[in-house]
Amino acid sequence: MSVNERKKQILQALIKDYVATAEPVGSRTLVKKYHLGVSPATIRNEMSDLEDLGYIRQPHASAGRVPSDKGYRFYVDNLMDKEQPLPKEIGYIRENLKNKIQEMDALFQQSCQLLSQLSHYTAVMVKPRIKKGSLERISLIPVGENQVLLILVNDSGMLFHRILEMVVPVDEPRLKQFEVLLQQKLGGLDMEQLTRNLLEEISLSMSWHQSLVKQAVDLMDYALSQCSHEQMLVNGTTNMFAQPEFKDVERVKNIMDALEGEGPLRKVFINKTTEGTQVIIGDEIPDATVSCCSMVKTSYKVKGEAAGTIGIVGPTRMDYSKAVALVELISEQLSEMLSQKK
Amino acid sequence: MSVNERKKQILQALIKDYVATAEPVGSRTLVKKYHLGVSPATIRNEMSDLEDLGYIRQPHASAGRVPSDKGYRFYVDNLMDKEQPLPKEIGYIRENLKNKIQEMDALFQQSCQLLSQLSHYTAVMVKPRIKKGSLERISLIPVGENQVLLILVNDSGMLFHRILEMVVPVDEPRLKQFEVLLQQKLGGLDMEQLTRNLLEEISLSMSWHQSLVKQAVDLMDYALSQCSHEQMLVNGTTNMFAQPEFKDVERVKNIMDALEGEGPLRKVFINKTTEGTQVIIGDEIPDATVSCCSMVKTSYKVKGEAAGTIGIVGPTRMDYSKAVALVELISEQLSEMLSQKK
DNA sequence: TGTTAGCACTCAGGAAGGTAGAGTGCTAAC
DNA sequence: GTTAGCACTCTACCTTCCTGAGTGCTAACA
Repeated sequence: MSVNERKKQILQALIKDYVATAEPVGSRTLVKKYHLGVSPATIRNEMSDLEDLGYIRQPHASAGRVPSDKGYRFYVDNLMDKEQPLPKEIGYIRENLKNKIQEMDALFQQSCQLLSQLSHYTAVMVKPRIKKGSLERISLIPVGENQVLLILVNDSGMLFHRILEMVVPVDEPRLKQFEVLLQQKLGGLDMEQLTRNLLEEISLSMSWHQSLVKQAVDLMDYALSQCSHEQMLVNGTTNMFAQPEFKDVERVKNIMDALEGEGPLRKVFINKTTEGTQVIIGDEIPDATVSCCSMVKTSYKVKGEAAGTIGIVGPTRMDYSKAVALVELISEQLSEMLSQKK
Repeated sequence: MSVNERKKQILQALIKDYVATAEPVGSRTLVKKYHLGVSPATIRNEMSDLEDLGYIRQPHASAGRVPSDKGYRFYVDNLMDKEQPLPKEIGYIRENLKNKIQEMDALFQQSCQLLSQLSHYTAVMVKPRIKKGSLERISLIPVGENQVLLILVNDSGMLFHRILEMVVPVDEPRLKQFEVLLQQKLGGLDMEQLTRNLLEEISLSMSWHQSLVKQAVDLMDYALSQCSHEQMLVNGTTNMFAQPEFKDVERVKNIMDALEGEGPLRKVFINKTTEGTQVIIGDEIPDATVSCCSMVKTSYKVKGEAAGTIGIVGPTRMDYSKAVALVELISEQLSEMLSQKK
């Protein structure tokens, strides 16, 4: 049984209707709304075939049909009209990102917020990893009595900082001396190469008290391990509640939990994105606790190179066409702004 | 009609039962479970009085009684046994905060997380405002080509930082010069006094190109306005879903919205806390969209002075005794750690 | 061979009615 | 002031019935 043109047309119409109404779609409805030029009976025959093929299913015997995950997949891969101009959105996005260009972090936050606002789904953003690229600058700044602010900057201008607590006060000249030493030895190195061994080697040449050196190395090591963690922003979680499939509190809870901490949804976003935009539908998400849930993600770039990920989480009954268009649009705009800066 | 000892006993028992079961409590249940020494009929008479007084109410004619907001208020003010030792929790908290003492920000995050974990409600934490106290140190660090990292530290070691974007590159010596100048002129001043006027005055003595000076002042001004915004952490929102009164999605949405952005719940936390722990019950929260919702908050201290707020949001049917004990416990532990540091 | 009208069948969801159980308020007796 | 007893009320739950939507099948048609 082949998926002929009419079957495609029917599947497309069915998905369009179901996305809009969230109600199972019957043969009569399809004929009436979408001018298919044949009778409901014919549609029924075709729908029966589509069901055998696994693209749609019946919630119960006397109901209409709803798309299956496989149906959405077919739609996204073969039927979806990719292009959508979104001219109003472009202006709005540019306007709202331009405000924030003074401030890197606000730019990420704003991108994420815009995406959730415009899509009415939940937006997720993985910030660029500092560990990529080489160490351009390392600074140690005394703060208060026992605290030192450590700042690492890589060659794309990404920045990592931590306030570290020293067991005993360290005077400023010494700190400066340490900073210069670190800058000399570490500057220009690939961030991934900054290991404990290297730090210990350097610390040997220090004139400080031994215990202090040891702590400094410990702290640096700790800071370096910290900066390899991805930071993630999530925005618009309450948008979930507007979706009828998430009237069930348990389901929302599962998704929200999966977005927190070490949750599985988080992992999907953090995993290296393959080139281009990815759509992950329903059970394609490798986690049993989240259901009825799809994701659209893409990577944004700094100077042409993938820096981080941005995307949305919504119900499988998602307007994929619009979702993809929006995610790509915001990713492009963000990439442009980020690349302008340098 | 006075609230005699027996009425108090009954109200206390009723609240205890309702908090545990979330079901309206009848007279027979009270007698059976709480050994009140009188018959259900007597309890009924007393309950009728309590209802007239507004402390309890009936959801419908043939149901038991539930506490009203006024009832909870009376309970919190007069009946609640304040003391709870929580020895297990103390150890757990200390252990988990100690890990994070190296890192200010992690300490706040961890406090908030511990509070939501242990209370099973939603925890909220307002970070200390840097604007309190005087400016101890100001640093300008070049980052990438056109970016400058601005760091302000106040005399309690609180830190504020922003990456600022310059329209044209600024060379390091100039930046250093500007930094020294700012440190000289501004160091030791009360943070609240740092106004645009002051900045402009200082900038007059700068040897830079005029437009660059103007931008520097703009950026500083912007940064200063930013650092007067309170930062707030929210943790454990999904704990809401476990409460039967929040089976209604709409209600959870309202609360979560009220905790975001400029939401009214946020405002309650940010408002200056009066001395000690505050319990805000149901309609005492000045916002109509959140219902069935109470808050417990207190301030934590740095060197004896109130620095920020920490607390929880939960249903009015909250275990107030435990909530207050936990909030105070964590606030104390956090205060201790923060004060140790300096 | 593909399409269609007609028809019997199925099932969810809502309305109506009936029952059990929990809990009250009232009254009269202690 | 306290209590037992009783009539009353109301919700929650179950059952039954009905309607409407939608299907699958069959036979006729082009």
